[in-house]
Amino acid sequence: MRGRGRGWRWRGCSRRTVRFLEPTLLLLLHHGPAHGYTLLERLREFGLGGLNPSVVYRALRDMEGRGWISSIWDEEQSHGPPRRVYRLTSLGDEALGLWTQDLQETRGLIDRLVGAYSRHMEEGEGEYH
Amino acid sequence: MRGRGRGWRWRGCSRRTVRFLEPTLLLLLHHGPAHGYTLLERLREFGLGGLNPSVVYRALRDMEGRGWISSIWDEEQSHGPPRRVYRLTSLGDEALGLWTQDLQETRGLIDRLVGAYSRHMEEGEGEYH
DNA sequence: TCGTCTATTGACATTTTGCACATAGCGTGG
DNA sequence: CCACGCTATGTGCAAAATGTCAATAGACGA
Repeated sequence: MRGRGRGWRWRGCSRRTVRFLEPTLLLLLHHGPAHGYTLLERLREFGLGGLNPSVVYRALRDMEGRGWISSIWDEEQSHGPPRRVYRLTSLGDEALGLWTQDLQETRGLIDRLVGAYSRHMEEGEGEYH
Repeated sequence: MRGRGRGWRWRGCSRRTVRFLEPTLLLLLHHGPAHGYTLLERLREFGLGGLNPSVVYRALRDMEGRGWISSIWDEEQSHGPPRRVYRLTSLGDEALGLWTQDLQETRGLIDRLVGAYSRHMEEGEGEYH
């Protein structure tokens, strides 16, 4: 048991956050091409704020490795170092579709769990002591 | 990038499975005390079949370490080796409540994602190429 | 006694994640 | 010109989570 037993909320941000990182990035890019840093900020709209930048950049590179997105260096100079522009590929579009299905299945599972829980509560079940 | 780039569905069973393992176990125990092996089988009702037993037993031990559940060796002899009986503690009951809230938040996030996606599709957005 | 089924556990390899820090261009105040 | 701070991206490593394989062990039947 290596540190697994302590606390019920993990270090850093919640695990939920990382789990939804990739589909959310795909969704944001489905809207149109964007810079990594911009994506980083727009993640907050979906409650994925407070993520360490490296985590996001890593996810972007991984997704590029899978061919879901492509990137080029931006021609325009911002007031900073060169930036990458990420763009969804058709493969990524497909992946987003599959992710959406997967998310819906997940939602179904949650519904079953929460549903069973409230049923227990109503019926006064759950005699654990 | 150590094997991270290959395939979009991971090895073994889906990651979703493991993430819902603990709340589901708590829920099953909320119904009443049970043996590990029994829990293992009842997990299938919630779509968590095909899990390696070690994973489940490990989760049980971890949860016991957190004080969410307690276990004793069963007096009754089944036709097999001694079995443990797991029982929800009041702390575990509390944890289940918090887990439920967490799941509902997760559900909300999924709704936002899926909602945004279908809106994009309807409006013919998503020009990626 | 051998094989098989029920149960639980241990050890180890692999993968994922968090965090601290490295690099790098540009603007600004002194 | 130089130190500093801001915007952006990337690297490396330690720690944690997860997957897999195999060990143990009792009961039972052939």
